Amino acid sequence: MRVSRAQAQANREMVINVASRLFRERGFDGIGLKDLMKGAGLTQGGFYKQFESKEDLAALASRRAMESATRRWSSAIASSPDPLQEVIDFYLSAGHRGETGDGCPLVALGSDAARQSAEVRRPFEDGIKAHLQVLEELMPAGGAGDVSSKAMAALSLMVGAVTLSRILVDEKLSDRLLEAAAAEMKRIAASEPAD
Amino acid sequence: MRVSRAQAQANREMVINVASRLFRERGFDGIGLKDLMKGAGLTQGGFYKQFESKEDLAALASRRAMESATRRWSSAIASSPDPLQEVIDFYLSAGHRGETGDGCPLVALGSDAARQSAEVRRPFEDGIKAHLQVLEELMPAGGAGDVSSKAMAALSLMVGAVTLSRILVDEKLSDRLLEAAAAEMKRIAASEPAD
DNA sequence: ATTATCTATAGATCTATAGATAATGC
DNA sequence: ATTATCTATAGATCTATAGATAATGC
Repeated sequence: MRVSRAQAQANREMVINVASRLFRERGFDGIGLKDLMKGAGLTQGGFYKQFESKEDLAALASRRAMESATRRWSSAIASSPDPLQEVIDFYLSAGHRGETGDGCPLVALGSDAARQSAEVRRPFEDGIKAHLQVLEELMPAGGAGDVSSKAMAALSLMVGAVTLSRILVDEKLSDRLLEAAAAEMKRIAASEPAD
Repeated sequence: MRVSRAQAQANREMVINVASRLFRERGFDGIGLKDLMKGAGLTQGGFYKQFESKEDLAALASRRAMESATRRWSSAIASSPDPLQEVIDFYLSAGHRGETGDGCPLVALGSDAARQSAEVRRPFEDGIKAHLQVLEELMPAGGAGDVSSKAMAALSLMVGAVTLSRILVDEKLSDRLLEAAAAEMKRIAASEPAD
């Protein structure tokens, strides 16, 4: 029954990874410890030897999800000649809209996160700050408004757009909303009216 | 024990109103039927004579919450010489950020709603469409982009901004984010860079 | 000997149903 | 007689804990 320390550590990491996906898919209250542990091939009883509480896991899984999302942004930017367009293309896409378990945690858990304790909200906050830093680098200095404000507006726009696009049953409207947000993103970055 | 038909109808409405608040405060999975009924001064047992299921109540309460939010927008607009500013002032405010139970359902339940069945998502969709119509009237025709796209971007921006502002533990950053979104709203409406 | 994970369980809560109660409405 | 609401309960699930088991690590 007992496994090596290395395996135990790997199991712990596995549980956090599984949780970061399942919490995004079903919400913090939508999945129980039994299913979270089962997702990692373990049973419920071992949970409290690895984690203090479900809330503790929620905080760890949220941090991991946000860090993964930030890495995704960074790598999208590093690999493209038009970094802003790259971010817009993957974030405001039908693919991301459908990808609830692996997509942006701010979209998958935004309203859930707002109801959590500071312990769980902090990882989201750190992730938001990291996202804003990435966005600031994509915003041209000078022009209208400071880059910090532009980044905050841009992140709000993108998170809001994908959230709304996931709620909509009307797929055409959902598509149009993502397109409208993409167009607006370019306007924010360009600091001038489109067309 | 039995009450008049009029009273029974009033009780039903009361449960829906209570639910529209409590779901927003705690999420669909964060409150049980017992507490929902208790909030209306009733007991759990009567629930299924009034509603088909918890999901049925979720749909009804979501519709009521969205309709109430739409009315709030309409009345803010009707009563002001600068309607857009009025919407920005109440929506992107610290007051609205703190008002989870009575504030915008798209913010309070956005990520929860995205995980619900079409039955529950539809009321949100109808509310989104109503909000977009109101916003379209506030967007000047001509200029950059069509009013429909501008309204979609504006709603996404506002919903995203208040959602993020509620997650943030850092209140100063939360305030600045709301301000940045307000500034961006004016740019969208004006169709030209600020400053 | 230590300990990672297991089975088992406590005690609370969840949605939903059954049947009793008592007031309405015919 | 009908019916809105009540108490009570079924059966499932939730978080958390207790103690057994068996493999690791000294």
